[in-house]
Amino acid sequence: MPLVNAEIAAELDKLADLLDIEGANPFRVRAYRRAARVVQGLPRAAADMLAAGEDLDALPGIGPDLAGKIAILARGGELPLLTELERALPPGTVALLAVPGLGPKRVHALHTALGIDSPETLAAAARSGALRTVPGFGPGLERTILRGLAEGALQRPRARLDLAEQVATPLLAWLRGAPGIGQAELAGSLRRRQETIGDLDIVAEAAVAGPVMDRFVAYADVARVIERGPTRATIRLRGGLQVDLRVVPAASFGAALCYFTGSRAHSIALRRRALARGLKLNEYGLFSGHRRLAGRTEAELYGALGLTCIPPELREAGGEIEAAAAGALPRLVTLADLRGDLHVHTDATDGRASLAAMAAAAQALGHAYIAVTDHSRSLGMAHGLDPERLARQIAAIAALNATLRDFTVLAGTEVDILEDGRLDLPDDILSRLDLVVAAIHSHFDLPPQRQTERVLRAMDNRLVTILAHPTGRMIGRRPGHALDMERLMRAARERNCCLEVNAQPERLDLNGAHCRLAKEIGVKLAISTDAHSPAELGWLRYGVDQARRGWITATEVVNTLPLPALRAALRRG
DNA sequence: GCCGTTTTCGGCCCGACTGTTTTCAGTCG
Repeated sequence: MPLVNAEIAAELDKLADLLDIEGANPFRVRAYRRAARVVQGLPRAAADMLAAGEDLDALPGIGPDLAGKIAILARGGELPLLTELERALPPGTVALLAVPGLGPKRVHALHTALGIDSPETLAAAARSGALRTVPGFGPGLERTILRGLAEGALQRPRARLDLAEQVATPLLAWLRGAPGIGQAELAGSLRRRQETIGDLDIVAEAAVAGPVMDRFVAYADVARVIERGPTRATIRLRGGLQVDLRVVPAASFGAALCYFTGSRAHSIALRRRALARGLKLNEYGLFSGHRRLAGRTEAELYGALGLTCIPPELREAGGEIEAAAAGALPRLVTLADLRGDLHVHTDATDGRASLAAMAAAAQALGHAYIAVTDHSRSLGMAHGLDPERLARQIAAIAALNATLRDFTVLAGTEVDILEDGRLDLPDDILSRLDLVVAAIHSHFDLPPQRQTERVLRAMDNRLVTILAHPTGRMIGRRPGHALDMERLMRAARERNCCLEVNAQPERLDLNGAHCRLAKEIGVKLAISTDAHSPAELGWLRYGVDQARRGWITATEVVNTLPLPALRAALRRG
């Protein structure tokens, strides 16, 4: 079986872990990890790139050796190096790296001294006291390890962005009440708006760190204080999320915020850039010798490195530093650029509010329009509309529009794409709508070619204006359909059909990487909430996040257009 | 293992905190 990018990345990470435990050159280990991140971040399948004759060793951090190994993995082949390493180190040893307090050196020591090769044998050795017989292991580490295992360190899932945000917001508000605190901001992957979050990072500014640290560990939701130094502390909240706080003086706030926002690869690239100019960059600032050149704000820091300030969403070492150096960063789309929402449900199907209530809520948010796109008849569970009920809804929308000022409800549908690619409603009713959103809600497991051709056939219908949640993935619940996204996007561009960036926090579909591919191919996007209630209309910003992560500008998003221009843009045929 | 406005060889980001030490290695981010 050929491997997809995420699987190739996982194999490279495993190689890095095994090499690390074995005691290989740390820079060699880093090269494997870096390559894993690069492959994971590719907008297209490595196998497809190879098939198209592209050279993988042109990618940053990938040379001839790694390009060869990636090619073998992409074909589904076996790596002799991996086989050899796994003979010496059972796969269970890699899992041990996730135990708090254990890194490659200690895992190596435990394997050598006690033959520990799995979480189970580790737990047994810790309980029996055998651990303490290994040099460097004492009662403190024994306690850390047992507690880590008991707290489920080995199976801690990443938190969805919106859920992490719900936890982070009140915590940050609490912290801002600390005496002597200046600025305080969320950093880390949450600030970069990654779709899932491993832990929370907070950076705060204070002349005296103590009172801020005190207030942090006194937060009511703290389950345990994991670490507590003079300027840095780590807590675990009762929900399981880990939170790191770092307190720095005002002159260092920008540098610390930048450093703790990451990504790690971005931070390393910045430090290399500083080194190349004979400067030193750390979380306290940019230094020439002992003289601080910048650090108070991020903009100052980037400026001193010869860069325009890079938005957090782009800080993934995906070409943003080169673009900033050339003054060529895109002007990313913002929430304020959006004038409406093109995928909204009502209680005519599975929504929870009336047509009028959804329209009023959208107008209150400042939108100029929404498209009501209720489900079609084959979605029985959602009480989907047949042509007659849809015709009645079209009339109801016209009647409502007659009562509205400075706001328009567009008549649409989220029509089901049937197994063979036909649409669930006939053209004569679809042609009476302002727009047609098409989506897959069944037969998720067709083979890739059939699934792709199914969607292509649906887009062949000139009445389809937007393809909704194109991959169908649900974060943490199911992967996307097997689809050739590049082929799908090229087809969408040829047909002038838009792809949706579905802003439901559980979907985020397209995600950032796919948005970037869409930009490269030249497909227009629609950022929509798929709201089923008035409150869910507020999800739009999660879609904006993903578009920004994909380098998308306002001109590439149709619902930044005023209504007349939008109508023109959605006209096909 | 990768890479080049010091370099095709010799570098490769850097600091806080913990635990086990008696001056520091390992982990973590």
